[in-house]
Amino acid sequence: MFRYAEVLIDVANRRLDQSYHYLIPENLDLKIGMRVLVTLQSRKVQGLVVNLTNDLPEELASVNIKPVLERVGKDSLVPPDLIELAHWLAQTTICSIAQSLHTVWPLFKGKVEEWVIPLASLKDSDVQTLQWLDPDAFRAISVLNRARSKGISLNTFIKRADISGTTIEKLIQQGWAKKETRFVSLGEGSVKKESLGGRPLKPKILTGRTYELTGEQTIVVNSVSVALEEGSSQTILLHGVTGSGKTDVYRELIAHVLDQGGDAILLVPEISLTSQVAQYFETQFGDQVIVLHSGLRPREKMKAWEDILAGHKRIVIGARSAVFAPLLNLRLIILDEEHDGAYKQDENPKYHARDVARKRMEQLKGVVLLGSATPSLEAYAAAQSGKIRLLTMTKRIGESTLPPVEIVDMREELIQGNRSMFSLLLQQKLRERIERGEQSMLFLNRRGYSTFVACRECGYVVSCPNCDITLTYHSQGQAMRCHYCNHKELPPLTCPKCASRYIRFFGQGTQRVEEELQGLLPEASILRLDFDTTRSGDAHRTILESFRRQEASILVGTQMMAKGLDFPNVTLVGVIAADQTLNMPDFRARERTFQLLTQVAGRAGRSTKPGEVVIQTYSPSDGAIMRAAQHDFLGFFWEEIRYRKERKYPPYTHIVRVLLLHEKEDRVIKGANELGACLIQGMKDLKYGNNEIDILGPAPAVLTKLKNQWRWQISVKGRRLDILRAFLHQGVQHFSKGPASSGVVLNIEVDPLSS
DNA sequence: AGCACGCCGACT
DNA sequence: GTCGGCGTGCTC
Repeated sequence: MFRYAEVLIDVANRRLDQSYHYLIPENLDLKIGMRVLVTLQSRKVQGLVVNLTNDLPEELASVNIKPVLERVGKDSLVPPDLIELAHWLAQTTICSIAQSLHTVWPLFKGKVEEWVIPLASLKDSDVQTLQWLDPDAFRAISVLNRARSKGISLNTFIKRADISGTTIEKLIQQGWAKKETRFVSLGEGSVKKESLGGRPLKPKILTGRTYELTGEQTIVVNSVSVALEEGSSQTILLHGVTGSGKTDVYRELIAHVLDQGGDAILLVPEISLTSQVAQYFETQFGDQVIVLHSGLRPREKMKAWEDILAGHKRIVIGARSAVFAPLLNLRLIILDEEHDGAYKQDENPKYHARDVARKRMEQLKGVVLLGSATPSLEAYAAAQSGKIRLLTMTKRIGESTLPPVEIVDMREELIQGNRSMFSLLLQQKLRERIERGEQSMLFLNRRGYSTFVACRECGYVVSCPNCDITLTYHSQGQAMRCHYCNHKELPPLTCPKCASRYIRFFGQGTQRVEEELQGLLPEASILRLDFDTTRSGDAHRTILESFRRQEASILVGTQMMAKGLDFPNVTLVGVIAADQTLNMPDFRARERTFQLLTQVAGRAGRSTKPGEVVIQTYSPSDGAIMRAAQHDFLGFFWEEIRYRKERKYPPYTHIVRVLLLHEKEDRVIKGANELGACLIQGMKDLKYGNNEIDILGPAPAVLTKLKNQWRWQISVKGRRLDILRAFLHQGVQHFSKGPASSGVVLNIEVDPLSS
């Protein structure tokens, strides 16, 4: 029996990120990993027991140590490796331990609530005799009486009886009821104890079909299998061209892991991809497969977690957050489309699923397999330098080959007098497909109808009142919308600035592509796949299924169309404007363009019919576009990596970005300048002076104003992440003590994907 | 984060 | 005279 419990506090503040000591009451048998309710100053908060001791550290000798109040939640214990993972996550992403715990262990959930408990129990007939009370008190007592001895939460009480807080105080004074603070645990106690830690399932692999692997696939499967059997932690990059059969490799490896008594996670970049992937794997492995992602309802998520903890599920398929799945004997984590930016969470903790996967497999001595046709520069450079292993698959399965790609120079089209958004070549090829009864996909990385609405007379551009961004016109609803805060307004009839009537819509979005295409090819049936058409429930799936059934000949869409789709009858893929991603103000713009073009092109000619790709661009000689057209990943990699090295960008350096936020522009600017000064001072203090740290900024963020907050940023760049973190930490501390910091919110991100 | 303590303005 | 504004400081 231990005297003290060390507890992590569920308060999202990094200044409270330490364990606090509490006395263990005699009747409480605490274990590491349990959730408890403790007192923090005058309030009650949730905590997690992370250690048990008999002695106090010296510095706490004069502190009044309070007792643990009670245990909360009857769910299973948080295993030590996941507690360690939570610490690691908080440290590497610079977030509070509380936020990190909620991410790593979603069952760590609940809130402190005020409850009202009736003291007198009355029969309904007794209540009727109280009609003479004032109406509020009468309603209150009726409701309270119905709640019986278990009581009612203060908020529900107020709502249900339609009373005010003072009425409740009166009731309490008169001895009708008492107040109590309770901790309400969400997802309480439905994991059956006896099933915990059990292994009821024998590995079951549905056989019935045997698969023939290609030579390349066999080599990959064998190499990874050997790595799995070695029992040492490893990361392997699988570079396989689109259509080379990576899914078959995943299936074989998962079967292998299951055979050895292990469990596996397969991650895909987006929630919308999980169901079709899961469907396939369910045909192979039956009900041992479970889908896990942030889009599940809380109930479903809890159930999924409980099934996994009980050992009923052995294969988790999901998006980013599924990397935390608490499989009992996790041996393999696969990240499909490893390069995809969706693997990075854009809210706290801003983790990258790839990093979490590597950390987990380091802890559990398992294998991380990164699969992609266009690996991230980070991953491929790591493979080149021998830090991780590289396996390649260069051939498409079966008869199909990579489609020939034609680049169309849109400047030439304009000179030829073609002012439409479709080049003559693309128009002609689209017509051919329709005649032959084949399908086409058209890709444009911007939704909406037009990108901006402007006055031709004075150049005024309509922008969002809350964000520093132009509004996009949507033909549905005929309104302009902000793609960041969803602000909506009608386009002006006359210019608000010069009153001219020459308001015009410029730029192009998927809606406009759809509309103009319909004008050009009246006989074609067109489907559109973007955020706007897939917003409601099942729309994403229904659109894709309809296209698969060949109910439409052309599918127009944004990048959600680029991922993992396999339509045998698609023989033409058109990219309307490759420049759109290329010209983003970001050092990763070229990498993203290459990846996107390759992925999009990979949608063509995936079965027996040969495919073709047309890329329209105003920069036809750009390396990223040309290499993508030639299916030349290596050429692109060596070109791009040289540029990154010269300019000291990742993967040669790490970047930590500080975003400063405030309602008032001058306050942010002042803050940003002050933080900049603190950092420069830190450099001069020489402790970090010789470590090649660059300070970038202060500068307005790419979106200077978002949701009514002004945003400035400072980034620091350097080879060693630990030194960068320490350097920044010191600078921020210094800054926080000064007056310019008050009210300014800091948002720190390690290795941001966009700068 | 959230809550107590503390020190100065406009009210019964 | 007091009620209450939110700056500052602490949490086992």
